Amino acid sequence: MDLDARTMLADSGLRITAPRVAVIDALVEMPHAAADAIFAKVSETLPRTSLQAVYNVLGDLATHGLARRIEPAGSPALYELRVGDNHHHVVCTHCGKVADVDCSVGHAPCLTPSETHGFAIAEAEVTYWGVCTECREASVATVH
Amino acid sequence: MDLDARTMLADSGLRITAPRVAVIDALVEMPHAAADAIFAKVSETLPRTSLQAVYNVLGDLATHGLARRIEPAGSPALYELRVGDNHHHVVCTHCGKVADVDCSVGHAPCLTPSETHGFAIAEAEVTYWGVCTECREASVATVH
DNA sequence: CGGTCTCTTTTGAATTGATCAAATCAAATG
DNA sequence: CATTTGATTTGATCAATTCAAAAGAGACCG
Repeated sequence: MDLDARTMLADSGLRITAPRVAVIDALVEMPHAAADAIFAKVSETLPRTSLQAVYNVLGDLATHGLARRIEPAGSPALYELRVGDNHHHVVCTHCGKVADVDCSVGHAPCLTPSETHGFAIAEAEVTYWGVCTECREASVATVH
Repeated sequence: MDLDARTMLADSGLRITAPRVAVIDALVEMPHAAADAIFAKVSETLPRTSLQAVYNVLGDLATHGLARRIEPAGSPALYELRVGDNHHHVVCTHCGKVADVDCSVGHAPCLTPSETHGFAIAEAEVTYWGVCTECREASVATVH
């Protein structure tokens, strides 16, 4: 996958516009960002961009398979450019930070449920919940 | 776990009130329900109950470990009474219906990520996405 | 190179899901 | 039965997101 915004857009038949390029660039810097964080980042370089445009762009990117939208419980939707490889996420229960977790191929069978209740399963989404290094160190420092 | 509302509440040191009993009873009938669905059901038997009370009760139940809150992407929060066993869920991408999926114990290791990025993992949450029987049959009927 | 068409962005409002806060009310204890 | 503490109601507020119409700008064509 190419990370050049213009190439990505062109390859998907999307018009190359300043807001779209800026949103993609923001996602390169912030790999798991919510719409308002992206809006803030985009506003730095493109102050006339509306929040609405950011929502539009993110929706378009997701629709065209250029971005993936994840919605961890208790968090606004997050977007990432890493698509097409069924990877998962670790979310910090303290600060909400998200990191990628590769799908261990050898273990794929584990993600097939035993009893499917008649559902035709298309994919399994795994979210790991834990505490990130920074938050763990911070809480240790507080306790002692 | 006892499914008698009064016993559940008493065992958790919560006051036994009509709204609480009604919400628990609604959850027994609708094992994966959103706040407004529960509100509708509760309203049938206890019309003077406010939506706010339903939110309060659900929050209390969750806080005291009597209910579990799940938030599938694209869905409002759902509540279930089945707690304490780390089970997962299948969600229908068409109608949103949710069913339980037992955590296959023998496969537990699969849910340990290879690279944790320094996170102290506390739990893994798995959501299966697929199409339920009814929706699959409905779409087949439409196509032909 | 400029016109045209279509898509994109802006602007502004509306919606949904959920939470906050104060006043009223009711369950449990003695 | 009175008291106290906790629950519910009422009404406002918020955050995240979407909808819709008008204005604007890419991209292709002649």
